[in-house]
Amino acid sequence: MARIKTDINVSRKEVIVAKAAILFREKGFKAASMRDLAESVGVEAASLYNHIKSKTELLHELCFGVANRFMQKMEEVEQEKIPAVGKVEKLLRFHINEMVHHYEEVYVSDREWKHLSDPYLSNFQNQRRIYRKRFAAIIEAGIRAAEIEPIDAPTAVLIFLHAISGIESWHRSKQKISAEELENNMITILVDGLYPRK
Amino acid sequence: MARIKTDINVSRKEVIVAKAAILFREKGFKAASMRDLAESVGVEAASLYNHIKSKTELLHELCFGVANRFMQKMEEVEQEKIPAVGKVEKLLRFHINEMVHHYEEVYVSDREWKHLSDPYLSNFQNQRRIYRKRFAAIIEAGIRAAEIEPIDAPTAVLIFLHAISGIESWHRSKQKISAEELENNMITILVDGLYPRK
DNA sequence: ATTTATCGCTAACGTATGTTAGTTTGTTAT
DNA sequence: ATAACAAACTAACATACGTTAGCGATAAAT
Repeated sequence: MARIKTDINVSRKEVIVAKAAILFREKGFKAASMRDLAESVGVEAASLYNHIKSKTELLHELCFGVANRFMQKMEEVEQEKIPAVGKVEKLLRFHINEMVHHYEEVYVSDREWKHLSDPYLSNFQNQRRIYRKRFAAIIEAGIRAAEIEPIDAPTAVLIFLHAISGIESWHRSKQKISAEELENNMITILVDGLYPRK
Repeated sequence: MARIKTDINVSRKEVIVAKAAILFREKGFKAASMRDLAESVGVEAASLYNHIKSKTELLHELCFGVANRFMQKMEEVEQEKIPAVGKVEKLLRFHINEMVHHYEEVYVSDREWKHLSDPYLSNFQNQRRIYRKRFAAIIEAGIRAAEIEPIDAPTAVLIFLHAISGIESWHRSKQKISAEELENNMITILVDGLYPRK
């Protein structure tokens, strides 16, 4: 009988969640079936329910896993005593790294959260809104301190976050530049526009 | 008996496609059912098939409608005799305007094209790849002419296109700045990073 | 007014999906 | 060796979906 292989300290549920991330990214949450997932795990569909409560639970797990990591980083960066541009750069580098190294989860969390259902949905949307507000606050502080060109902070945040989600295309592209090159290029393009001109 | 209302010069099919765009954006292609669509059109699900061949045809219609508009604009801009930065700015403004004024279609085309099936899928992916190549070529020409800071052009394109798709968040946000403000803010942030420093 | 084509309706089919129930197999602890 | 538990299996259910067939109603053309 086929058993889900687990390394030590990795629960079977975690294996399933990880495979779900890959599948949800490939096909989208709705289009990915539990039978697909079962196959990719190497087991029958019904067997999955020995480890998880529902398909939606997998999405919760993924979305809030990612959201929590980002919130924690925000907390950390806010408390550093460095100029605003430095904080922005740290956050951006974190985003880029997450997108490069935890591609599947971050991507799914970003594009499929709509399929969460209340109360998780509202909860997630809230966290997202708050995160962006705090990001914008950092930029606004930088503007007040004349470290940053006067721009509309919410618009800047929106640009940054979505620009980074473009790393999806990088993952798919054939002739990839290296991850470090990518990171530095992105930082150059995004951050250099922030400094005051002249 | 309920009839689909049409203004003059607007076919019933076009009405359906337009409603489909709204629905596909809200729920995603897979999650939006033909019965949902029928309701939003004010008719029974089966009746839709007097005007369309399949659900997927609606997606074709939307994706290639958008893709063609972008390709045409690219053609137009390429042939202008202006500096590269000007071309980039024109393309970006076009993108922004499309995203602001034809939100639903552009959004759906951008996020749901994965659900196209061959040969449409490959076709669409090709067009997309080519579009980006040509965009990158404009930037590279600008770099060679020393009009643009030396950056990785494909990365820049990727950032631009995804940054603009962030207008989605603007549409959803409560306290919107005006469309013109948004456009100018985005151009400032994105284009000003392009000019050579010092 | 009568014909013709267009459009919408009801009913239904076949398939795919998430999930449950009940059972069997394999692993772990006594 | 055996009891107890975990994890897999088979079978099935209820539902939702895209789509087709066939018929009635409405509008357009003669």
